[in-house]
Amino acid sequence: MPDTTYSIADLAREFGITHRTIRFYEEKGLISPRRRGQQRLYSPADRVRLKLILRGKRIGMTLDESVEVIDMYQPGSNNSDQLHALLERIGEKRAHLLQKRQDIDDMLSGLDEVRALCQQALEKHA
Amino acid sequence: MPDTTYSIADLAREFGITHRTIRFYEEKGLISPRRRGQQRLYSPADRVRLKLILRGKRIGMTLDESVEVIDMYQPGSNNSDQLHALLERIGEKRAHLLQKRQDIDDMLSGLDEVRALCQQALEKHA
DNA sequence: CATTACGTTTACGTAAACGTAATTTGGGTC
DNA sequence: GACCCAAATTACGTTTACGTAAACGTAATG
Repeated sequence: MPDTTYSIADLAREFGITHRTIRFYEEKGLISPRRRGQQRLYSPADRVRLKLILRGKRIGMTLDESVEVIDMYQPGSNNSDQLHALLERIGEKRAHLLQKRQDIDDMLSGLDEVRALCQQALEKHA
Repeated sequence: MPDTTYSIADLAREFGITHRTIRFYEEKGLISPRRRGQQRLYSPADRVRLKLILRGKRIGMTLDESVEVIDMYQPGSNNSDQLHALLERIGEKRAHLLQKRQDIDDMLSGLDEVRALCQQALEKHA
């Protein structure tokens, strides 16, 4: 199965988003599908980009922020200075992500406490 | 030190946000500080609410979503049906949070891979 | 060949979350 | 009493991320 392509409907269905959303991402330059005439043809690589964008969104990143992270995945330079700069930015992202994970864990503990209280109250009432 | 209160400037400074933001949250009903004449006086409880709202924001929740979670922390009902409903909603929130944490972990692994590649490239070049 | 399904462009609209003046008010201070 | 500072109110503006028609093209289908 070489040269797999997806229609806009395929991706919209798979990720639970609208056509409009996908076209909007293209308008912003986040995705650049090929064309067959007017129609958009999405490659597996396009699909992955979309998936990564949506992943970023779920954890509260802006679209631009997601792109920034995605772009880190293709070093695209052997220059020592560039590599150091990249390592720097990776470090910052890492810190932010660890903060977010901490926030999530805190919120989860809070919810677990409430859950325990609820269950106690229910047992006592039973 | 009883009856600690905070001015709007205190909270803005502590959390790195503007006065406008805090007033906006009040306008939306997220916080309801006492007043001394015109001035707002924030209680420790108000401060905690604000802190929780900002925590929610960091992990990509809307303000309304954050409030929804915060409101879960005060059961405020012994009714069995209400408790079951609450447990239900807690379960959903938990699932979403676990998804987010997974997203974060995935992104972290990706960044770590890139980081390793960068360091290899630097060593080889050295 | 008319219909249906799927896709396209164009363009104005909208909700969320504040930003940014402009002006005003209420104590302290010299 | 003039001055200043922090806080308040009012109100229009802005960015992000799409929603929502309207109007049209293309291709398969009955």
